[in-house]
Amino acid sequence: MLSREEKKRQTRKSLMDAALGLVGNGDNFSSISLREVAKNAGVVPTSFYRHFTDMEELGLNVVDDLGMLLRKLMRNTRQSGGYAESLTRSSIEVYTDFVCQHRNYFYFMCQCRTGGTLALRSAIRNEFKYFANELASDIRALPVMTEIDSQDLDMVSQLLVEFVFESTIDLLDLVDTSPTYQKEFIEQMVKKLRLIWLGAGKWRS
Amino acid sequence: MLSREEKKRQTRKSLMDAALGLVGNGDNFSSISLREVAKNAGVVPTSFYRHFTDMEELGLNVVDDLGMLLRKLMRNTRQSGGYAESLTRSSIEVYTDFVCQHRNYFYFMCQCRTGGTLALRSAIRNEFKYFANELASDIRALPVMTEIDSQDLDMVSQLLVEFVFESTIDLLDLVDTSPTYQKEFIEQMVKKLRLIWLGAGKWRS
DNA sequence: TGTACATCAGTGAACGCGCGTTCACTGATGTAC
DNA sequence: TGTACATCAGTGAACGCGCGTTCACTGATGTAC
Repeated sequence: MLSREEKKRQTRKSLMDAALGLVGNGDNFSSISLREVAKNAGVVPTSFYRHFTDMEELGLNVVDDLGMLLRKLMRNTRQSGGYAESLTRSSIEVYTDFVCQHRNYFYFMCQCRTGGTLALRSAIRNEFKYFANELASDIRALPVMTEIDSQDLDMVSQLLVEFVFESTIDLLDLVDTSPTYQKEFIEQMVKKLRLIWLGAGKWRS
Repeated sequence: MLSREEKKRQTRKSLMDAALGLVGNGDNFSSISLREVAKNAGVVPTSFYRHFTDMEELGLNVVDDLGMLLRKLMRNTRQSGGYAESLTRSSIEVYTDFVCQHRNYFYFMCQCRTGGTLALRSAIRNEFKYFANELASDIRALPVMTEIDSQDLDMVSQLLVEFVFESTIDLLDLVDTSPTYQKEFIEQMVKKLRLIWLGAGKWRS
């Protein structure tokens, strides 16, 4: 027998998964109804309020969960070593695999980054900031980055994070509509990242 | 007395403006109702159907209109001359000014790029493609770009366009919430673009 | 260990409301002769 | 130029539906003694 607390945790997860499922199905998060989410989670609409005050709060929790998970994943990848060249490729491969395996999450993130409430947009911006900070501290030690000051290192990290995220929606649409071009698209991403690295290597603060 | 055709054109514009106004007010395009749009345009809901079959079609028309306008603006700016260095700065200044003066349009574009229907996302992707192509043909002649082949020139142009667009939502939110930091943010954009240019200058195909 | 009570996740009925879409209409503008 | 008719942008009533939120409730789990 599950404890009351454990059962609650499960229902909460069902609600979040139901919302993400609807997003993955083509709905926009901002036009999903609480009732539909509850229905897909196998629970009565009023139950929703035992877990979240409204859909925005649910969304903020999704951002938190995914942000945590993703930061851990990317840190591990980067810290498994390698130089800029191979680091770029392995990071992108790990990232794109993760995106494809969590399509619903990333459709949600892409939507909310630009189309969520102000609170949601801010939450995602914050995740980006954490993300870029961790990236900056991981690449600081690389040989290419010795000529660059701390502020400009942050700038480079931000640029890398922004670029990767901007590409995510196109990646997702490609995966849905033409998997054949997906590999090619990823190669283009790697190329663009290399160009940024090249610029960073030549940058003098 | 206005002709029937002219009056229809005006109502059509009212409907598009009403939708954009709601987006600029914080609503998400995908959750705006046809009735609300009609009301704000000063017209009865059923009139909407004289102009568009649904909200998606209205959206596609907004994308077209803005795309056309913006491409013309940026081409003119680039063709008014200058080298890479000053071109970057003037382009960004013209772009950010334009964004600030058409906030509603750009909130709409940012939202739909990631959160519109598949048709809307594709339409915006196409605008990006046109935009990047025009940029490529404008920068081809620059001295920094002599060592780069046509395919990689396209790649650089795409990267520039993607980066600028990705920054737009942050710019808009800054304008709304803290205009003081706006100038600083734009400086950061210029810096990041310069870094990309630097990378492009060193790139060997 | 057994009992009596408290907690609280989930229920189900009910509410008023705005939604998209249909339909037959009106009356000003446009056209043919 | 004047008349008779066609067009068609905009109207207004009506429809059934799903929405968010309220409320009093149930009954299994948890706790105190």
